[in-house]
Amino acid sequence: MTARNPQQTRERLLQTAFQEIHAHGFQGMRVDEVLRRSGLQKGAFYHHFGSKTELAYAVLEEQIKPLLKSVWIEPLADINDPVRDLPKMLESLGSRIPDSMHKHGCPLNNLAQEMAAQDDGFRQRISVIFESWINAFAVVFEQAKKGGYIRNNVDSLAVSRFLIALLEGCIGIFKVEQSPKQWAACHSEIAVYLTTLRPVEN
Amino acid sequence: MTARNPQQTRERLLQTAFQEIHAHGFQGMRVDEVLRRSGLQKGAFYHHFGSKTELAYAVLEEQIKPLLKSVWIEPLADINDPVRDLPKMLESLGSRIPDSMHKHGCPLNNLAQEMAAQDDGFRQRISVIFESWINAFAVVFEQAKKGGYIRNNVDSLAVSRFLIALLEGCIGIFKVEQSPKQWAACHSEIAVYLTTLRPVEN
DNA sequence: CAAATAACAGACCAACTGGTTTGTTCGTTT
DNA sequence: AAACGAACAAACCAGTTGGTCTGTTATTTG
Repeated sequence: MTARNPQQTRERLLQTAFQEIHAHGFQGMRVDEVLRRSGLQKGAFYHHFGSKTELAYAVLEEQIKPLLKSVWIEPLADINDPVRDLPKMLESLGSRIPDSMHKHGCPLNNLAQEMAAQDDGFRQRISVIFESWINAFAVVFEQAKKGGYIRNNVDSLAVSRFLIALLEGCIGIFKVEQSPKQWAACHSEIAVYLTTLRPVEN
Repeated sequence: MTARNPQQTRERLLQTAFQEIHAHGFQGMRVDEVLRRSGLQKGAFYHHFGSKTELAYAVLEEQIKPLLKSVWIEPLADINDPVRDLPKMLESLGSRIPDSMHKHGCPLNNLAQEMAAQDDGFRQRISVIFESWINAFAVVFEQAKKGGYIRNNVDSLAVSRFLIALLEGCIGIFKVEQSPKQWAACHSEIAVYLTTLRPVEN
């Protein structure tokens, strides 16, 4: 343990903090517990981060943001016809979600609901991340318009925002009902909603 | 202040605690702050409630549950054709929602997201309340089937659960974006979704 | 290679927090 | 009217928590 590796130490703190925040919320997360699990001391923590709050900001930027990107945004690149492909993506996504997500829900939305009204630093950072998510969806719908898969008068941004609200809402309910099988019922309703985007037949 | 009124004292504690929990979450709510705002002392608090947690349980049962009933469940009684009337109800609801709700979101869902995974006492109580909400919606849809307003093969419970998830999801996003005008865009998408319940034309 | 600095370890602390204890007063019962 | 329990007031407490301070060691720089 005598060998130093500041990048690894920092990353270790971030990862552990991410798990603790996900499990207990920001207010419920304890710095001492992160330290205990990381096998580090206060000195290491406050060398790398100015405060508990700044650690959480870093978790948001360096853990949650990249996770969202790899899990939700990058898979969108494969989608041509969202009405057909989005439900498929949701299904394959649901099958390989780790237990911690089923139990504690979406790390981003958890933090959003807990801290948005408490601390504007959280709110702004979270808002930006949500915006990028919404935009990623909107791009898919704009492409789908060109492909003739959906109506040209669809408000891509509004539909994207609505879809994300809907996803977060479903994930939130699961946390209370604790039955992961509900996911199937939920994304089949999402599929139904998506069909309303189709061009009118003639 | 010499006149005693235990019922009023208890109610006072409950109301203040409700506001504080709504504003800061359960973990962020401070017993001392509730006492300060209530103009009461520790003795009064721990005479009426066994612990901070039991106070929150009481808030759930005696404040949040009745509020949900009057705001969301009772208005459902006036609905015959949900595809037409639910969006109207949402609109009129949106216009008379107090600022605290716009800022802090749904008290029930906040508590659900924060505490469901932390404390099974919370989770169970919240689950029961959600169930009653879902059932109230389902009754509306079952009635609508008889009236021929929606398809007979609609899964009332699944649609109800989905609708509530969707509402909570929308409210959650507002908290981050802090623009109450988004509500209009949101419930117009809800209206769109509801049209999929209509019987097929022939 | 020496000096400066980054990267920690670990003891320490003040403020806070939920909860307890003791005592007092009001209201009701007998 | 005496007794008794409910309804508080208020001081007190022990454990927790985020954060600081001092010291030590590894690493880089001149």
